[in-house]
Amino acid sequence: MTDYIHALSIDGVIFGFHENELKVLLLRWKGTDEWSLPGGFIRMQESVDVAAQRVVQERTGLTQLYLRQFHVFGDVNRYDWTELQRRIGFPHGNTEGEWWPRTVSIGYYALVEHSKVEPTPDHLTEACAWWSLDALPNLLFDHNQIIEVALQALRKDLNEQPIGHLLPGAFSIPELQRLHETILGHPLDARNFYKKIMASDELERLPERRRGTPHKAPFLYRFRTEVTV
Amino acid sequence: MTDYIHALSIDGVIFGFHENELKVLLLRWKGTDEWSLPGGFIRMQESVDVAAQRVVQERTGLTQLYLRQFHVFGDVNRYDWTELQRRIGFPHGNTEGEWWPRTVSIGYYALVEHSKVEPTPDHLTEACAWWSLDALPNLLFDHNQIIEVALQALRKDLNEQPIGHLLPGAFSIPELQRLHETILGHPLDARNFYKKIMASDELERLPERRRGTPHKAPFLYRFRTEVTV
DNA sequence: ACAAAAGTGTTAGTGCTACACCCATGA
DNA sequence: TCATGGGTGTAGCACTAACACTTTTGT
Repeated sequence: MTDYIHALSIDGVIFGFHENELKVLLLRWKGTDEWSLPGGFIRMQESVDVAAQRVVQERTGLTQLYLRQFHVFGDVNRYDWTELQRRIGFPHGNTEGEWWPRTVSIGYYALVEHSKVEPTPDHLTEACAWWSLDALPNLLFDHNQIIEVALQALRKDLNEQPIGHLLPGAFSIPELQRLHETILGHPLDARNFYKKIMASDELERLPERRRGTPHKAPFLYRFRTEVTV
Repeated sequence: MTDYIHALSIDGVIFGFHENELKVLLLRWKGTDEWSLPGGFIRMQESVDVAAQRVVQERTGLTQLYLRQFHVFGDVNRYDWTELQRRIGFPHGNTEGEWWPRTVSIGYYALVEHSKVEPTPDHLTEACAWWSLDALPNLLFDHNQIIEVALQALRKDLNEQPIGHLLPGAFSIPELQRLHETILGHPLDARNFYKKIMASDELERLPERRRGTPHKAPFLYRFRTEVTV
């Protein structure tokens, strides 16, 4: 721990999209039923952005990431230490070097392709799983609030550009529409959505259509622009 | 220094508006001609937002502040240590406790009323003064870049709501327009500006007009909403 | 044939842009 | 009276929102 920056951590809100639901990747702490966001500390010789990539990479197995710094959570009393100790037994400011009396956290959100993720717990946790945003448990620390702020940031970004990083490389327009509807939390008009997406000139139609649905086969598209870090 | 969070600092971009120019408040380091942004560290029992308020308060004397966290600067090599040592003689990672081998900085910008500021240097500096954004010197650290990012964030925020915190309590519409033009960096149409501002319903016209100008006396306005922290 | 989803155009409204003239005031 | 800036309306354009029918496909 001595080669990490003390009192400063990363919290990663990893968004996925599956079965028309927006999900986040959570960790269950060893020997408990308590869940939290993935997170980590920053190495002394590591940029904060790189640390965030590492955190998300280690939990998902993914290397190419769409990752955005969205807020710093710096209140003195971000959460109740007594409650935390009761829930996961972590003493306040213990000397093991893993824990600190007060931590400032930099929030990053990642958009990942749900099916490509291999959820992997870290050394403090024993399960890593997707949770629907609509049915989150009461998380450790202030992580419910962090997710809320991340979602607001994601919605704001969505208004500036269509976002497809949560979908597989090839997707239909209605699938993209359902993703946007789920993020924004309200339905969109299919014709208007189609026009707006096409006007953005970010998509290109692929030669094949999606087969195997019991209905009309939709065209498939992909984003012209590639994944950013 | 031991009761401060190590390796994490605040950098404050304090914007003012004077003589139709956007200014930032800078500090000159003792015994040098080198300038930097005001900044500071976070106390162990102090929220990050409060630390940012303190930093800005100490340099300006103002208590009611419009303050926005806009970005975290977390690269390992944010600036050249050799150059820094040459310019202000600060050794890399000295033991005085004032300096650290690597610092992550949280950027805040403040909008203040130029005339109310009493520029005050801190214990490392011997001058505190306004500099026009158009004629900044080569600043210490990565502070030129931080100002650039702050300006971008300010411009973005300006598109969401009219901002008047840089002006005195009572101002004319043309004065507000010149402020917006200066921030955005391009001229605005007076009629369109007037309509948009009025449509926002944020301003109320005061009973008096501005007197003493050699021309038509403009109406004075103020914002309905009050200063936020 | 039927059920379900895909694909697509038109119209109205709203907000942004461009543009010009008269008014008030101090010098 | 003149020079300077203040104050204001209208018309086109672009983007957004509302709305329904035909096509395709598997069952």
